[in-house]
Amino acid sequence: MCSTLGYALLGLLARQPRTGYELTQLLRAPIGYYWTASHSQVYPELAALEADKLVGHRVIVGPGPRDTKRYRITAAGRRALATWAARRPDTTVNRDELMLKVYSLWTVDPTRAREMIVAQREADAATLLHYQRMERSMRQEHGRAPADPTTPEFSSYATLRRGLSFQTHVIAWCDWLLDALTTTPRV
Amino acid sequence: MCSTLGYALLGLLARQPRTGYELTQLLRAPIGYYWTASHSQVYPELAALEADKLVGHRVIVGPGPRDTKRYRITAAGRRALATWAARRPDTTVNRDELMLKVYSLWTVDPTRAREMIVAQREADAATLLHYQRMERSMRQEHGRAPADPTTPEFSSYATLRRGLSFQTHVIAWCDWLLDALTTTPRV
DNA sequence: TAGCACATGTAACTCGTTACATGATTTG
DNA sequence: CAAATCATGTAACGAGTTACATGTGCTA
Repeated sequence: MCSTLGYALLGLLARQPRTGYELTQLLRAPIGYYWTASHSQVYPELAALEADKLVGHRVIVGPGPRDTKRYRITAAGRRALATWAARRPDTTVNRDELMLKVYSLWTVDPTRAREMIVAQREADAATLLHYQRMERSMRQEHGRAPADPTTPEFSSYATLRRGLSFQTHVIAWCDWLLDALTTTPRV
Repeated sequence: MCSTLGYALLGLLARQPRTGYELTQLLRAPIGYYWTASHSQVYPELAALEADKLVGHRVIVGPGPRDTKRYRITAAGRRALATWAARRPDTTVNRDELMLKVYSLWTVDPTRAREMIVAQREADAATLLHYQRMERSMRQEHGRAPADPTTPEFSSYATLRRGLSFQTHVIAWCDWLLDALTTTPRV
């Protein structure tokens, strides 16, 4: 019915009405952890969603320099979102540039390869720390982990759990690789 | 110096000379697990690599219906590849449609949501099984796991380990989510 | 007074996919 | 003899990024 970006925007608008500017920011974080878009893509997509009657907008003559459009999801938009969310994505195309580099890492001097992987591990550790802080603040707000799967909080928590698991395993893999690069059998 | 696809092709050609057709097939598997391209992208990219003197080709007048071009990496190509492989990718853009769907899974009836995640889990389990078979056959060929990081076999093994770890954790996350969707507090 | 946050839009370009186009050899 | 495999290329289109364009109000 609409593009993936369209569903990303509907997913945000299902939680609360937003302006194009706000949506653009949310597409950096937290949505940006698994889907990104720049504002030059957001504004045309909102127009397309509106043409399909999946969202509507009201002009807010706020204090800003220009009029702001506050978008709101329609009943049809909500139905389209739920239908899309309930259908498993067809085999995702994995694009992992790091793996592509590792596939050719044998052409690199092991010492330099180690440096690269160490830097990668550090970046992943920083991301993990960030996710852990997010989890702590989420638990503090709620007292415990969100458990009702019909609330937006539960969905957010589920994606966060995935991020935590992902970063943890990537770091473990980096450690294995670093070990293999260090205890190399070259004499 | 060239596009990511260019480095993917150089990575394959660094292991052995190939025709455009063969490269296209390898971009489905095993490279396709983390980078894909169709033949309509491969042939122009090979021409671009040749214009940059990173690869060269010889025409093989084989038994086929038309002449085959066998591409071979040049010394400059090998240097470009090693330089690229040793540099950590700048923060990868993660596009994970499943996570985008989970972010809006709260709008879906938990029973249907469960069905979706069960199907996803099954697909991931099948992929894991496939990776496990690949690992077994790799160990059989070598007697043990490849340990010399200056061999293509080691690089291949490292990416395989990543795939195994990734699938294992994704399945565990699916199980956690399925449990949360089942023991829902709605009375 | 310089720069940033707010706020929206268009244009040019790259990357990637699907469809169009051709045609011989092998296999069921 | 029909279909798959081998083998290479172009065209049209969609998705996504960077750069271009405009302009106010607040803060350091």
